[in-house]
Amino acid sequence: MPWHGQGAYAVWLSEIILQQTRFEQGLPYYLKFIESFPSVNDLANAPSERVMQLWQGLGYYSRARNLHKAAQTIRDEFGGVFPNTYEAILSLTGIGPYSAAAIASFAFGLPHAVVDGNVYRVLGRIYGIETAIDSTKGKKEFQALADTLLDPKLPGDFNQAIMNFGATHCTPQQPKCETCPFNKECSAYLTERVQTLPYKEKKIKLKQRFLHFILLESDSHIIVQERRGKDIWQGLYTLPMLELSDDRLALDNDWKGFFKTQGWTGFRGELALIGEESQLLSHQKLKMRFYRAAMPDTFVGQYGIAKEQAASYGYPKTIAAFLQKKKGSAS
DNA sequence: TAACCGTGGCA
DNA sequence: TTGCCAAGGTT
Repeated sequence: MPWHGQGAYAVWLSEIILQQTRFEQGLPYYLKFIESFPSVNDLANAPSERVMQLWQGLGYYSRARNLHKAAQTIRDEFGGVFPNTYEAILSLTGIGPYSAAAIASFAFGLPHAVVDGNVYRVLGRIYGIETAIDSTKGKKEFQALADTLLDPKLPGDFNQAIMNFGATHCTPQQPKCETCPFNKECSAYLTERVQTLPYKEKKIKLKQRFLHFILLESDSHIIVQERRGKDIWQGLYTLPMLELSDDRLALDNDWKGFFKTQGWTGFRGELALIGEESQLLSHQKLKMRFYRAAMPDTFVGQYGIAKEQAASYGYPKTIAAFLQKKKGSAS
């Protein structure tokens, strides 16, 4: 790394730039900054417009503002010398526990263990830790474990090594367990929990959708529609579907508008709610309601297909179950 | 504690 | 193409 052995200022700069940022993406920015501001005082004395301009395109712009502010704090309160204790480093704006430990260990050889996303993953898997990493309890537990494991003689090397291992070997997806030096003792590997560890408390936010299906049928015919486009169930068939943005019943007016979009005219029948189902998909929570109406005679030839033919199509699980149940109750 | 902050690589 | 998510920290 170009900041290796270049002092605390260079290490700090690199850590802030690389927060939540890939090395390849951050590297050009580090080079620009270290060239434009060779010392912390150069950075502190620079106009904020210049700092923001150099940061442009890197994202998370509060990092640049905090960086500039911290440089001025170092100039004004630390005599222009980068602080050399963990607590003092941590007190600077924009520096949290991770960055403070990284700078303390890399620049000053202080025994503070870093805990970043890589460390959570490596330790969580090897030790089989189920505690959620986004909980207060989990953060304490992982920090304590990392502090215990840290080699106090070579804290910088230890920290760099564990992060590197996480980034290149114990990766989030498709980790190289077959060639992993820990695969004889890794709890997650031995118990097939590699995919589920480390565990996060916050569940993926499921998008809630409200889908309404209408069973338009005569004795012999029914209307089904193929799913097209990028949405769920592509290529499968469903009953004609109306989606609403909130949790309420579809009213006559909703269906009227829907029929219009379908180009269906002449419908006069009564609509009745005949069923409700919920289904959980990987990223969607579906609330499905089923309605029924008699198919107008004019629809049969135009839009309907024979029920025998409809039986040969593929349907989403819940739709198929509904149709099966309906068929059973009718006969 | 939870929401928010930006961008680019990748499956 | 869309959504995940990557060397976190602040409010």
